[in-house]
Order: sequence, then C-alpha cells, then structure tokens
Amino acid sequence: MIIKSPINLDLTINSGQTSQPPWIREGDCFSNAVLVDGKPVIFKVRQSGNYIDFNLNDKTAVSKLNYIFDLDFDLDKFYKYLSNNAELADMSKFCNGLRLFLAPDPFECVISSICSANNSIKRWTKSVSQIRQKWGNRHQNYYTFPQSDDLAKAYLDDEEEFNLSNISDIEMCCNNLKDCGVGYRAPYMRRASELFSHEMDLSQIHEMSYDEAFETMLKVPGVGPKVADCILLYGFNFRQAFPSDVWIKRIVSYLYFDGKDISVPKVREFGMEEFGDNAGYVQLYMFHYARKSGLMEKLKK
DNA sequence: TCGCAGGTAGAAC
DNA sequence: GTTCTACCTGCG
Repeated sequence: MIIKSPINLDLTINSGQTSQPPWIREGDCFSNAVLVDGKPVIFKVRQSGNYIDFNLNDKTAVSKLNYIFDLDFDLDKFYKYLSNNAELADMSKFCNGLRLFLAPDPFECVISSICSANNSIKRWTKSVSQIRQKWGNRHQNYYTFPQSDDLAKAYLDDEEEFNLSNISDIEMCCNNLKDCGVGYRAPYMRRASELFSHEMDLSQIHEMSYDEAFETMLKVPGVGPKVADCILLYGFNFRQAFPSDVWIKRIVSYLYFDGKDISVPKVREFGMEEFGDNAGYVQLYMFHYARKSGLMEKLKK
C-alpha cells in the first residue's frame, strides 16, 4: 500500500543515523525484519513517486512503519520553518524528503550509537550488521538484533573466546565483539548490555523528561553527551536533542558565529535553545546539507 | 609505512 | 571544574 507522506527513502535510509544500519537493498526495494507484537515480520519498502510503497497493510505494521520513518512529521511545515531562518534557508533543497530513521529496537540504537563514537559510518554499520548475524535471530535471510542478555554473554576478543570456549585453535575464533571490528568499544558494549539485562530498564526512558533521560544515558559505559543525544533522538524520539560532534560544531560555528570556534557543549546548548523541538531535525539537515552542498569540504580546511 | 579522523574515559592539572 | 591523552581501525 502507498502511504501518502512525502519522503526520500534512499536518502533517509542511507543517511547514517545511528538508529540501525541501512536496510537491505535489492534493486529499488529496501527490506528488514522488524518485530511487530514481538514477532519478526519482513518489511519491504520502495519509493513510489514521493511516497512509500509498503508490502503490508495491517494496522499494527503500518503504524510501526509510520514510526520508523517518522511519517507523521509535517515536512512542509518544517521547510517553511527553515526558509524563515536565513542561516537554514538553503537546506531543504539539498535534503528534500530526508526524515528521521527511528529505531524499531531502542537497544540496537544504544549499541549502534556506542559503536558510532569516534568511528566512520561505514565501519559502525558493518560492525552492527555483524553483531546481528552473530548473536541475533535469523528469519529468512534477515537477522534481528540480539537482546541485551544475549549480547551480555558475548566474548570480547579472540583470546577470551579461546580460553573460555572449547575451540582448539585461536585462529578459528570469530564469535566475539572485537571480531566485528568494534575495537576498544567492545568492553563498553558488553558492560552496557549487562547493565540493561540486570540493572537498568530501557523502557523507562520513555517515561522520563529529556533532562532526566540524558543524565540516565550518561551513566551507560561508552555513552558521553553526543552518543546520549543520538540515543535519545533516534532511539526514543526526543526531538529536542541536538547531537553535537565536531562536524555540527564546525557547521554551527560557520553559520551562526562567523567561523569563531565554539566548544561542542556550547554548540549543543545553542542548538537546543535556538531550535527547540526542531533541534533533532535541524541537526540532521545541517549535516547532510554540509555534505551535499560542498560546505563540508570547505570546513575541512 | 605512516598520519589522520573521530567521542569517551580516566588521569592530570 | 577543565584540559590532556590513549584507545582501534580503515583509509589516503
């Protein structure tokens, strides 16, 4: 069925949002296994004009799809908002149809976001896909992301796997986090998984205020301010989050402070204050505008 | 071969 | 409280 909300699927799915790796692409179709009422269902979407063509039409699945691609957000209204701000006015034409790509599974978003810190999009998406394949559940050719208590049992590296399993050759060891290319983030990911399987309940984040949720996420190993904001934005739909990294800092400094170097925490405060509930979207658009308009190349120097 | 990029943790100031 | 440095991997 066609869902009549304008979106650019390719741009949205491949924009590097830390909710999850891109869905599997075959021709013009993107697909993934999504849990609906706890059961894995294969979602297939394709671009149809400005809209999404979705393979399912039952109410719960459609509602889940609406959530993942943020289809209830009024893009036209947002574009009016951008065009009313001189610094942002150019952005919509470079990012037309870009929407939030929200995590169907908040735990996957937590691990993806930890993995994305100090990392490239290409590398963290590859790592998360491998984690799904090693510890998730297979459905047809798709894998769902493991639960926290399953990932909490993962070995950290070849050596630990060799010592604690009955594999006789260390060269054969590949069921461990470091083998997914996560590097020094492996212990953070496992400790975070342990935390969510024993002490912290991710579902409670939804009930919290933004500030409380932010402080709570900072207690998770491997989670600093940038990653906490990504988790809150992409994993829990806190739209006032303004994840601030070096690129957002460069862009904000260029657009709003005449190129003067502003610290990352100040940029975060500025973004939240200035953009309110649009902060998450503005951050998303800023990054892709910089990428596509050539501003990023210019700011590298 | 090496230098560089990228957030966080933990130590040092 | 703020600043410095090590951490891992892929890329140019």
